[in-house]
Amino acid sequence: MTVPGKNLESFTIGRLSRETGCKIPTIRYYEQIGLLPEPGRSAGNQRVYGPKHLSRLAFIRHSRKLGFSQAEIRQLLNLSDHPEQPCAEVNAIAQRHLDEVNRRIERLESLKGELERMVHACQGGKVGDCRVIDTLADLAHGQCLSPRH
Amino acid sequence: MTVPGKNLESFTIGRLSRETGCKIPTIRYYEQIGLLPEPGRSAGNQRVYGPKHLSRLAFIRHSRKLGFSQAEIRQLLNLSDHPEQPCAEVNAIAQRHLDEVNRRIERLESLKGELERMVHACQGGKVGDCRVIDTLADLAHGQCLSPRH
DNA sequence: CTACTATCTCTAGTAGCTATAGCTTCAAGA
DNA sequence: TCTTGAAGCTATAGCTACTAGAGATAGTAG
Repeated sequence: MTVPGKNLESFTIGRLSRETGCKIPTIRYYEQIGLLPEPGRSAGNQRVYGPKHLSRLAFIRHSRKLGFSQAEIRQLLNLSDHPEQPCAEVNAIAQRHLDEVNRRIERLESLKGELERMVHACQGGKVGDCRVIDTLADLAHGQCLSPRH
Repeated sequence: MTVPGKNLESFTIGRLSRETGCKIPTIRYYEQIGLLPEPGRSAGNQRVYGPKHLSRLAFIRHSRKLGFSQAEIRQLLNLSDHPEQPCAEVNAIAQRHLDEVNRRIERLESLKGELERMVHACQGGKVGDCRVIDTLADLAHGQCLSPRH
């Protein structure tokens, strides 16, 4: 039997923050946008969390660290709430994300190339002769990539 | 002699947009944040641009495509306005940016690794057994990288 | 009971734009 | 000259994913 009226595993937002490494305002923000369910409240109106909140927040944080967007995380959370369904969709989201990461890497590699050419071309004289400034000023040089990195 | 009262090379925001590939609201936005100087106005209050605006906007666009931030671009524009000064600072900005790009590539590569492991571990059953969901739910698995990509 | 810390709500700010509403101006054709 | 349609104007709000601050209240240790 557990102590009546008191949840064995319940804690404040501060402890949730410490355990997940997620800042307090961010936790409240996740609640606000509906990623985290609203927790119970103490008599004095303070949030009271349980283990389910902890694991859900952990899921969210890990997903964010892997670069999934809020929208993707919403889908993934939805799917993880329905363990009976086939996981093809989960995999599709992850695969799409992986593809996107690969595209970003490609873009950054080509960016890196252009930046290196630019930096190496500069001989360290006056700004007036600087190849970096020259290259940047060159509109026609614009077969470089889209602004998304 | 040029025609008095009429600039030989002056054009509207629409043409500036077409020539630089920069959208009209973006041009106005650059003006608002002080990256582009305020142009003259026609009798009917429409913006009138000249070649200097064109080259400055080209500079900005190219820099953005290379991933420089507004703050960096501001510095670069400042420097390019003073061609007598040594270009060490220009080079330093570019080099710092290149370093940052390299760091981003590293982070993305390691992200890619984790995503690939995750995707490959999934055998395509039910969500309940899905390794992708499992991996995401695992907080302790959190030696992965910072949320910045 | 008094400090002190933790938490509360609400608002506004960040970067780098993009979109919308409702208006005015300009250029070309009839 | 009139009309029509495209292009331009301002102002405001929205996007992502948070972060920071003000000012008030709650909880806790001594």
